[in-house]
Amino acid sequence: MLLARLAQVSREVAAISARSRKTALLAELFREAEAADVPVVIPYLAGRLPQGRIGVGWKVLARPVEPATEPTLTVREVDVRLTRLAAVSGAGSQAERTRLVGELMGAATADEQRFLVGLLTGEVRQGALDAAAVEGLAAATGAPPADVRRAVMLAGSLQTVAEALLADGPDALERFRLTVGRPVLPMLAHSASSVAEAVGRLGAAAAVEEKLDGIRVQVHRNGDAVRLYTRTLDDITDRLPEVTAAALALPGERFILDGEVISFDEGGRPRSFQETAGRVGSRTDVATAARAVPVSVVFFDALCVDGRDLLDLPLTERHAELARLVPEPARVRRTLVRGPAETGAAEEFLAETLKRGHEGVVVKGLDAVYSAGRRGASWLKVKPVHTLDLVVLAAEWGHGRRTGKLSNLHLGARTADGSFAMLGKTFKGMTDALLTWQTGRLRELAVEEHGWGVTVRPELVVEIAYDGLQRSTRYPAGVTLRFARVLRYREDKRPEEADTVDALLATHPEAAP
DNA sequence: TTCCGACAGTGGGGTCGCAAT
DNA sequence: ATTGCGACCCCACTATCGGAA
Repeated sequence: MLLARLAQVSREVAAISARSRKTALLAELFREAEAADVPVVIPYLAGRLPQGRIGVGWKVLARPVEPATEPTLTVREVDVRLTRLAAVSGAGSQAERTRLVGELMGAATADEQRFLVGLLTGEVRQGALDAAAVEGLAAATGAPPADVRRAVMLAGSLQTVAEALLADGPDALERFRLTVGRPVLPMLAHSASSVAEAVGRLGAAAAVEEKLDGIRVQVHRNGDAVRLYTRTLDDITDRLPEVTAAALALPGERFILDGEVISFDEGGRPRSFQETAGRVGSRTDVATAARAVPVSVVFFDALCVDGRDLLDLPLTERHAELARLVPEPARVRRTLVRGPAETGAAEEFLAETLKRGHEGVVVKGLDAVYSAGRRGASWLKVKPVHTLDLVVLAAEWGHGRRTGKLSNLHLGARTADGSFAMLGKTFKGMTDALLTWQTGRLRELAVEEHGWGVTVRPELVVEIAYDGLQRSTRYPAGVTLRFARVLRYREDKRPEEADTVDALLATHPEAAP
């Protein structure tokens, strides 16, 4: 199959909005593909490379290459070239990668170049990724979509399921069962603005669990063999010997547990997310990193115990299995509420959790099964939200559906001398109407136009929600906002009334530089 | 030889609009 | 009405390469 055909379908998929039509177009393409093309065509149309990221980013792709006039590249040839690219390493590798990318782009037509750039940067922007590819695959093979989705979650890989399905038909799906040693996409949580809202939305008995601000980890143990996986199923076993040891110390031989890796200081208080994440990210000298920032694992769910698949059991039963296996300190603290009438107890638990230095709570329906790979409606996280009145210093032009709109705002707080110190940026929380309004307003205030956007007179006050402060080497105050988003503009406020850096630092003494 | 800047890839994420249910 | 998905982009951190000191 020619790459040109994929590029064409991707363009068509992007141009229509009906999801059913997107699925139909993908299904048609999957049916056309020869067996040998499938391991490439499926991931490409889901917007990812079979090789994963291969060390090619915007910088290398920014060099313009004269496109070919006729499409000649086949998807398999592209795959071979990218495999070769992924293998390049060591001295001179950057130049070699650039050369190989240039060669590939030179063999591609303009349309194919656009598709390849999207694929290599992970930004295909066709409004259809994994979920659409799963639906398309189901439609192409006649397998029930729900079964295909489940197999993908259990295999942790769309590609594997696609190959089996196209080779052996719908019966192949039965092969994908929960297996110790093979990672499963983890269940994720939605947000709620308060404990009362969360408990109310569940409307039934719920567990309220502490939410630790660390790195999600899935722990597999089969006898003496332990493997650790991240949220995206990367194998991080070698980086976390403490977690492996903890798993081996448990009184079970074959299990899969879900938990959080986090570092506690000598006093038992959680270290900042930055410290934990830095430790988990350290690969080259694990022993030194482990001495400086030792980590613990705290479990909150059991997917498999004694080789028994627990995914379809209610949380109550999974937790009973977890409690049987994992002693108290290595299990998240939790409390139970029987329903909305007991919201008070949940609020009290949240307050205690925050006092211990944790991030918030997750409220979970006790009857809910483990929805692997989904953002289940039965897990609701609740974190305290802070707000600030900040001043817009500049704004950047948006992309995609925000093309032509000033989107990403540069946010400043007042300093002692009356100037403004930038604290970070945000593009979140804006409706289309707000984008339109702020584009007009900011152009009125513009003092300088740049390729990337405009700088403005610091006059417009905006109310910003954020989750906390992080240390920063990038911004002048030495801190930046975590997860900043727009709540509303405060045209009733003058910039002199905006919040100050000093007040902000006083509110978060633990993050102050 | 050592240092440092640039780039890539990882982790953490909230909110909106739209299609489908 | 509600749910699921994709798009919109942020932050810090580590690893690596390649050129400067």
